[in-house]
Amino acid sequence: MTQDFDLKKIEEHWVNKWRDDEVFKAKPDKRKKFYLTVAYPYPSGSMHVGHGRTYTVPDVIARFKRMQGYNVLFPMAWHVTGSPVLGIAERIKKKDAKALKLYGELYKVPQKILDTFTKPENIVKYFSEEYKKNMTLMGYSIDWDREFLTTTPQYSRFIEWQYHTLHKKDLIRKGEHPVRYCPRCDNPVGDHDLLEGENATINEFTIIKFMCDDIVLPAATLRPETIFGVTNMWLNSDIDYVKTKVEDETWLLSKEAAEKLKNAGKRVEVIGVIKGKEFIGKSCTSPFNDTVPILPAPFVDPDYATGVVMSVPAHAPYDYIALRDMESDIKPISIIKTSEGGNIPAKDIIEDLKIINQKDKKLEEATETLYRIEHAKGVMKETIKDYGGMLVREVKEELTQKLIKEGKGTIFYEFSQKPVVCRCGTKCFIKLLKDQWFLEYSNPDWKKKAHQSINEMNIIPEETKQNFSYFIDWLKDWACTRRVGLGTKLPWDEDWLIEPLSDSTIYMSYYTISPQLKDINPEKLKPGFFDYILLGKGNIQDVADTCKIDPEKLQKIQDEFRYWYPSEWRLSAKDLVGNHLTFHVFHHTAIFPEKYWPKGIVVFGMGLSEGEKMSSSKGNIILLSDVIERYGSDAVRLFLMGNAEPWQDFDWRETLIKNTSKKLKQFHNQINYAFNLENDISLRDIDRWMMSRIEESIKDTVEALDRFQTRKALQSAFFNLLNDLLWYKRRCKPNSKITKDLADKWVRLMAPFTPFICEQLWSQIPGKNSIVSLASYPLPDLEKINPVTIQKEQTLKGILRDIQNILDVTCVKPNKIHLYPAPEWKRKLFNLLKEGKTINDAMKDTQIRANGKIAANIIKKTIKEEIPEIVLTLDEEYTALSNAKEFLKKEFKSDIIIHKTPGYDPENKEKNAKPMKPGIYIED
RNA sequence: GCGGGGGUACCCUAGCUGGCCAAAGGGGCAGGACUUAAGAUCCUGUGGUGUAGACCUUCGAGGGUUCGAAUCCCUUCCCCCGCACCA
Repeated sequence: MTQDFDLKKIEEHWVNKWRDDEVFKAKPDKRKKFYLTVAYPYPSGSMHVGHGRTYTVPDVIARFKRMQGYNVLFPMAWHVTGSPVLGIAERIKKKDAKALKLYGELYKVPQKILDTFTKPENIVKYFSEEYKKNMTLMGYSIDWDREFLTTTPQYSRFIEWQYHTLHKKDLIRKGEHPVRYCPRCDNPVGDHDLLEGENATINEFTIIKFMCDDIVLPAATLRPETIFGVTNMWLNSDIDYVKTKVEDETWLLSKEAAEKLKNAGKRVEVIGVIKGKEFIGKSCTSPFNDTVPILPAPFVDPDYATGVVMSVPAHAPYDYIALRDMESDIKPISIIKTSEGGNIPAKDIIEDLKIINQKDKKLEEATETLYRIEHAKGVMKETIKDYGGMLVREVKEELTQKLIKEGKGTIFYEFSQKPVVCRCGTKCFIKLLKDQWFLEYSNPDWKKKAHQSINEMNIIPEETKQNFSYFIDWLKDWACTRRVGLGTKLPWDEDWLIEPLSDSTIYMSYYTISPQLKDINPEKLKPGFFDYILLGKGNIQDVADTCKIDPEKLQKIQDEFRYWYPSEWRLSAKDLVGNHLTFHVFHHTAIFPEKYWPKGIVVFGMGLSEGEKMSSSKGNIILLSDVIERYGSDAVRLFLMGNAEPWQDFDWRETLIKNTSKKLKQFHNQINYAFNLENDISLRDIDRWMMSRIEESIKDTVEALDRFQTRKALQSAFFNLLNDLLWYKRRCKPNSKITKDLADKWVRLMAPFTPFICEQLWSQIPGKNSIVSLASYPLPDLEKINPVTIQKEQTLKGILRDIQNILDVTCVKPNKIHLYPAPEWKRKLFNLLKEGKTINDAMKDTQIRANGKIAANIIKKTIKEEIPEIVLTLDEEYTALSNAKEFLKKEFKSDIIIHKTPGYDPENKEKNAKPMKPGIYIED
């Protein structure tokens, strides 16, 4: 056994060894299988410690299960479909300073390679290699034979098959859909493509058509139900409006609005300019035949919705105060009641907030609050025709539908915040994409199956189940195609690409067959192939004929799928619960029979750095490659697994990780010590205690790992055992039989967490010729857990604390320490109390009755729950103390006198004694 | 707003099917042992008081249930995450 501790060399050696011996290759065999997958990375940047955690957790579990004798499949692939890299390439091409800084400095891409990043393919290629390198360095036990890119032709065939299947089941339909759109890039833009306005959402306004002679005044509102309380119309008298032909009608619109309507896909033609002024004093008629005057309103923003606003002073604070400021005699018409009371809600809230005039900033708050209350709790007043008594929420929905149906209204999309600016610097607008394909997640039958799947599934942490349930109900139809990006073409409509979240729903099944497909010409992978392999449909010979694939090979592929599927666990970060993971459930229920539905999901927390969220904009990203270099993979793994449970957010702290390195070295030293020790001590109580603790730790570790509790597992597998060993060494001259047993088990116990150092240590234990990654994981030997021994040791620790406490308070230097273990009757009393016996019951015992007064006192002070499981007998406690006499002597540098029967006791300390808490008298 | 998760000592966190909880573990800090010294390692302490192993006050705030609450109930304040067509 060598003492060297060259982590770099050790890690390099074992990475090579594992690879050369093909240790992690997963092939079907007679063993029970265990399949876990984790979301494949989108390699558009360098791997940071957050990713490190995400992929270390499944590796620890994979290693644990493998050592338990399971045939483990842990695969990895690269998600390269989508559009973000296109944007990145574009920015690099334009020498965008931010992008260059991010990739050059933060992600440390060498300049030479950075220069090639003008092509998106080069970006994903570089970073997927980067990821793979780091994953290998981290010691992940991945079967790399199954690796693929989502642009791999065979994979595309698989996606096509999936979409064919869904299409056939009528779960995909055509529709239209509003998106943020950049006119210059000619593309929809996502959050990360934005320079400004990331938080802007798309609001759905209802346009209500008021008629003024033959011109439509399209009033845009978020609250169509207030149409019944409209008292007047607002037009900005200071601006020019445009007379516009919209489809077959003539509308009055602000210039901006006309443009937006055109973008939204309406046929729009401007035919003239009209000043707002010209309409002032006229009146117009609502779809419900109410005629109201048109009033001037300089506050109407032409760039907000249509520039035409209906006024509902009873429910809109802006309208109320505008009318008041102009001293109009128009009376508000209240149409909604809430429990809050008040007749004119807008007036009430204005008075509550002490709003003085239209300029007041608090108006916004007032509007929002009132909107919220009325939307949540409002009911239409009984006097309203057709809608009286209905909830505002419902009326809104129904009324809009009705107006649209009757041609008296339409929908208008507007950003909730402005401006919204694309990374290229261009102002975005909302475009209505037509002919878009949707996955019909709104389908009630589909939702039902998804719910069923979730209900039957193991989900960690358990609370997330509710989350899933919520998302399943909340999910509407999902636009599953894009015009641009990398990806698979929609097979029946090749102008569209399948969107990246939609092509990643059942790919876990692809891993099971991926290596087999590598040498098959993708042309041959017709839908019938996947039907046969994954669904067992069709006749093998027919499939072999149409696809021109050897039937034997087909059978082998199908067997392999059937061996591995379904996955025991799917792991992913919590921000994907609402989309990816839920899609994953949806698609499995649609495509596969129930026996192939996923069996479990684990949801991860996020990564922080020194207490702050890691983000490229903050620049506080900790690269995995950097910390591997600095501390070594084992230390990084140990830290990531021990800092928090997987579903909690973890915090990367430099001071803590430094300490982890120390701990690792300590582990190394202790193991060395433990199995190099040689002596011939026969088994003592203290050895049995150490043995018990080893087995307890194993038990706790296995239980925790079965629940993905890596932190808890490490608590027992590492910290508890370490502390116990230290205590053992302090307490006695360790028994080498025990320490060797400990070393042997401890190394295996820790192997899933810190595989490199464990391999190294394992290889140095005489007689171990296999590698620890394939050794058996310790099973707890419950027989060896001896509760009495544990209780004895706990008693001793208690005494140690008590003596220390007394010494601290009294500041005496002990010369003699007397210990008085409690007499047998007190133990009897404890046992009776533990059984729930009353005072009367206890007093039936003659011994106890003889000490009635003290006994009653003890009964009063002692609560059943405080009594430990095991109450030592006087003999047991006396032996324990006697055995520890030399130890106590050494600890306190004092004589120790143990009184089994009453003897020298000048301060009558004996009476204080309780079972496992002897009386103590200290002489100086 | 809706949905989910949280607020525990100097810091991070465990506990939260009520009583062995002044509250595990880790970090930091302080003291001690070892050492020529430093480092490493080990031990002790780390809410307050106390010349005897105790007592008092604490688990965001307020109230309640109970013989007893960090744990259960109500109210309230604060923090984090998601709310979409994007990975």
